Amino acid sequence: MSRLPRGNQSPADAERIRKKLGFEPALCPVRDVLDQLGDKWTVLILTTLRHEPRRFSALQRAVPDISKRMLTETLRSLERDGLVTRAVYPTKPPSVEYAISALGLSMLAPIDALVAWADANHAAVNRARARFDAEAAGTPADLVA
Amino acid sequence: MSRLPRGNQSPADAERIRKKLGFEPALCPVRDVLDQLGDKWTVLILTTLRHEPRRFSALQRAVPDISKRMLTETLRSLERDGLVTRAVYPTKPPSVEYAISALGLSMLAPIDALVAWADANHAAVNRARARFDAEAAGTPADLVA
DNA sequence: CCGAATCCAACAAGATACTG
DNA sequence: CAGTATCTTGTTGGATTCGG
Repeated sequence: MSRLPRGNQSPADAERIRKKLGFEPALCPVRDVLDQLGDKWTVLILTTLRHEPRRFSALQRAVPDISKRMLTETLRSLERDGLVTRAVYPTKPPSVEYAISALGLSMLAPIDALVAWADANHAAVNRARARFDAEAAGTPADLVA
Repeated sequence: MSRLPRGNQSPADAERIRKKLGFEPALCPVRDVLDQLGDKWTVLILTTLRHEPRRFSALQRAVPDISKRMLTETLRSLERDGLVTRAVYPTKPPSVEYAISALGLSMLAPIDALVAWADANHAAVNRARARFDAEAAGTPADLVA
């Protein structure tokens, strides 16, 4: 994602804030990993690799709606971060196997918690959305319940 | 985010997959909440509201580098999903107070787990990245260690 | 003080076609 | 099989300006 945004503050403000926090907010390592999760495919790939390694095309079949381009890109990013390992077997038609690393496996624990929350609460979220949208549309407060 | 991507499969493939899974993959509710976390500011706002409600400008001061536009937009989205509540006090200069809801609070638990993981492992991720980048640049395998 | 509205640059990501 | 390369689009989000 974007690097070094400054919001709508003056450079002087930014300087003061940097002094106070001890680091540039935009470079926060926590934001960094959170960004990865927003990458739309990382979680899906990681969970797919949880139990067994997979070849490139096996992954593509497993994920349904990913394009070859995004699959390659996501895998590269995961490999770069040490969450996934890549092994090339120079067989006749060459095959490449991707596997989750120990680090990736450890990341799956908190991810699972999040997925569990999503699974348990998406109905509540959808209800809240329906209420909000109805009110915005003009429905005073009834007809929704 | 985008709705209804189809990857690089034929419509027939998509149809077959939909039948097999029982739902359109792109509409998966879990993907939906994961997308929210990728929104770059949602987690930050949510954690800022964890202990006490805040006014709009207090939030802007608390987050450092968010723009007014993104703060408004993120808060609207969180309110819509029922994670945050919005209360308007029609005082002389009107003040608006944002507070985290019970649902939002419950979501903070898995988020905390993820943040803890990030905090504990970002050093390892950075090492992996350095190794990967060095190898890609041409450094055979040494000089990194 | 709390936004809404508009404009615009940067980027993410899909479609398509080609390679070893 | 496992990618690359190129093109194009939609979305994100900062800057700026205006309003109640």
